[in-house]
Amino acid sequence: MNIGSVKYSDTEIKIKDAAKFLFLKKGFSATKTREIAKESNINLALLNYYFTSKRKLFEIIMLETVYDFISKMVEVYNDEKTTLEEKLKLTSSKYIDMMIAEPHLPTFIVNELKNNPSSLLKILKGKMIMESKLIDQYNDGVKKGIYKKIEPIHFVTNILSLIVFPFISSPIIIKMKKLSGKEFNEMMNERKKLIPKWIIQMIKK
Amino acid sequence: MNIGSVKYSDTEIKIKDAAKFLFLKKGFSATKTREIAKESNINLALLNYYFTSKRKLFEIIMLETVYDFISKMVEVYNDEKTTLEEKLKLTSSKYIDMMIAEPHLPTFIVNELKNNPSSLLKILKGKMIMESKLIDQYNDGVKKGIYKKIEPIHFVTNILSLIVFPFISSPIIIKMKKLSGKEFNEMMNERKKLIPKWIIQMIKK
DNA sequence: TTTTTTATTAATCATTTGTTTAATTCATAT
DNA sequence: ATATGAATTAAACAAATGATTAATAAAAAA
Repeated sequence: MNIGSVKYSDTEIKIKDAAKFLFLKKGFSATKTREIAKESNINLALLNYYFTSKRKLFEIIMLETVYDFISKMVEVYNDEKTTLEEKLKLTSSKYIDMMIAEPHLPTFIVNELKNNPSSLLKILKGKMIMESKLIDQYNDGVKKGIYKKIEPIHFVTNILSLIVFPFISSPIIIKMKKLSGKEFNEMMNERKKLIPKWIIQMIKK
Repeated sequence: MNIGSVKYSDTEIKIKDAAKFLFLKKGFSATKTREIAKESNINLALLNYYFTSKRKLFEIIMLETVYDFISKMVEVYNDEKTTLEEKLKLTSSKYIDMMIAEPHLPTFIVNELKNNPSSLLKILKGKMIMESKLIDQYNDGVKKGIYKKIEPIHFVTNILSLIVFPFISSPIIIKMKKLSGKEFNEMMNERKKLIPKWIIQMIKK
């Protein structure tokens, strides 16, 4: 959660929680400092007292949020004990749960990374995903003739696409199929099992 | 382009073009009326003179943009003359070209639909995609035992995911693989051929 | 040409918004 | 109990921002 284990007081946590809630839902510009103050039941001046500025507060929250999001992937992808197929299942399952709990998360992340891609540098060391155990396992499969050879970046992109995009485009899916929010979540839960199968079919010879 | 063939004067077009450019890049809240005026070389007051308010101007642009985006899909999906496989190729190709030309498009659309999903109702009749020729063709394939039976909504979602998500997450992909903008576009061009193959593999028995 | 309508401009208004100040309360240490 | 520093508050500030006004210029109609 905290990058570098910073200790926050109760008031700071209240502010951060409210700010995260609003930033995720509405983005940076549409979120007003007075809203954050109201949502967290603190005096407006405390925001600047503790966090200097709206922008600084936003950056802290964005960094933590993106870090959480990426870490989850890196952990699974680098697990020495699991097979490629298990990694796919774990990733689908973890991320879908995460996004059912926080539906605004993926949109927030892609938005703010587009506005501020350099903040990724602090987190995404580059190596961690493209040189992960998962990629090793995929390359092994190619050598053994089990898997088709495609660029690993396509492989990774496809996994993320099938997992994340449905949440980003939920209003479209909900309208197309006339779903309720609950039915949408059920559909996403179905995908936990389906996505690993689809990915395997895509790469299997 | 224009829904309902509204005629716009030169000045109106200048304002709309500048506004679209900025709204796509920065979203509604982060775009300021004075910026739009400057970008389009018009007097600030003309914005309200022609479009009443920033919100109204935004809504016109959003509607047109979303309409363009959806129409392209609906057209291809309902073409009586093409096979399922051809439809996949055409969709990939058209959308990837579209998004290479306007990289901010998909993020803009998913964002603003999340904030204002009801505006979709005016455009997405619901039927047009889920009851398209493409879905008929898929269902036929299932009957004939060529394709696996999965919920058509998953089928449609997967197509859109593989095509659109890479553009939405371009900063992540670019960082992971240390790509230039040009190399990213090349990667996307590769996907025009790959995505239809992947989709077929996903559904083929 | 003259009149009338339309288009454009600079200036201004009224809020909103991020931030700061100065005063006050609270907690802790002496 | 008193002094000191931290936490909290109400009020205010300055800049930004969406929108309007009133005057002028340009175009169209008479």
